[in-house]
Amino acid sequence: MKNLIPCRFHVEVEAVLKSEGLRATKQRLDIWDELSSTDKHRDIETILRDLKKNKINVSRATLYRTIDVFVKHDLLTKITLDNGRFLYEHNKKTITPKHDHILCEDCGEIFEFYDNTISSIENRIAEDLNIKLTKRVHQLSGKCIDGKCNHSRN
Amino acid sequence: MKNLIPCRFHVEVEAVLKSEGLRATKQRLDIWDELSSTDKHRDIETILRDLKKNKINVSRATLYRTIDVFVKHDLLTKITLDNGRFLYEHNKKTITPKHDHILCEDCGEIFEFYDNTISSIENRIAEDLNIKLTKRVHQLSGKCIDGKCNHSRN
DNA sequence: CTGAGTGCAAAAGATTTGCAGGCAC
DNA sequence: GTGCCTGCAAATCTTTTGCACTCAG
Repeated sequence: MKNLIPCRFHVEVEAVLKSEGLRATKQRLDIWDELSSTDKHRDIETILRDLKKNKINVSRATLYRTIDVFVKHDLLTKITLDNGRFLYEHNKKTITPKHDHILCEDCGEIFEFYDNTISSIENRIAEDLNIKLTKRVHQLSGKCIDGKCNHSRN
Repeated sequence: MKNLIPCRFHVEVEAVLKSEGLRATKQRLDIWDELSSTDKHRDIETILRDLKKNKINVSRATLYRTIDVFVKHDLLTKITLDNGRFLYEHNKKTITPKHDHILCEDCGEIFEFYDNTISSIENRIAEDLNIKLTKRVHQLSGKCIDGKCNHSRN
């Protein structure tokens, strides 16, 4: 019976998909449920593992294709790490709409930051070149000072 | 006879390699010549193509390994694009020592920028988290306003 | 001479794609 | 019913690695 009641994530994403002329398949809804169930930043492999853990079976190909769809329609943000790998995070309203990331290399924790001044400097730089910004990447990473990492509270 | 006279790039990189206890092999010197011959930002494939064009034969494996060495010893900067691919640029003194990039999606031109204010904001953010920055990525890209791109002067 | 470095080919990863079948609408 | 979407397996693309050979020091 439970399965007949669309959860609120389903309703949300269904609306977006439909408005884009895309089909609200079981796989897309399931994947969205998984993606939006946490604010963690995950790679494809981890998302697939988490899906399996919750007994949701989608093929790797479908996951790649679905994630592309979500990114394209702005339901998901793709984060490029400096090793060339990608992480994804959902764009639900609980999340700061626009932010950058700073990674602690000691504990792996990813923090989010946003700074208005940086944005306006970026805009000025782009404007000087007659460019209208469409994409931006801004990520920091580093190690804890004194080697003492108190980020994850274990 | 020409080959017996080391060019100035050779001398430069030889010194660095030796000081790091690494061997100054023909391949490394040749690759460095190619890398330092232009201020363009190139990917591995392009560098390999350019090497072949100049009749320098090194294996793809050696190119990857050599580039790693140069990056590790700060002769080369590795730039991560938001599609996860990498570009490389040499760190000769003709180049602004530390800078970020903004890409014009219309003409493919990559411009460099540096802003002190951004740096200090980054440092403040890191400090607040007890983090000492070791890596940073900051890249912008966009399209020309009005669709009129005058960057490359063709 | 000796082992760091190279070339080759095979392996490893990550992502994409062709195609036959399934299901959303 | 129609064709968009999925699953599978194969293909692709980039990068790494094992090993025998080479050459810089």
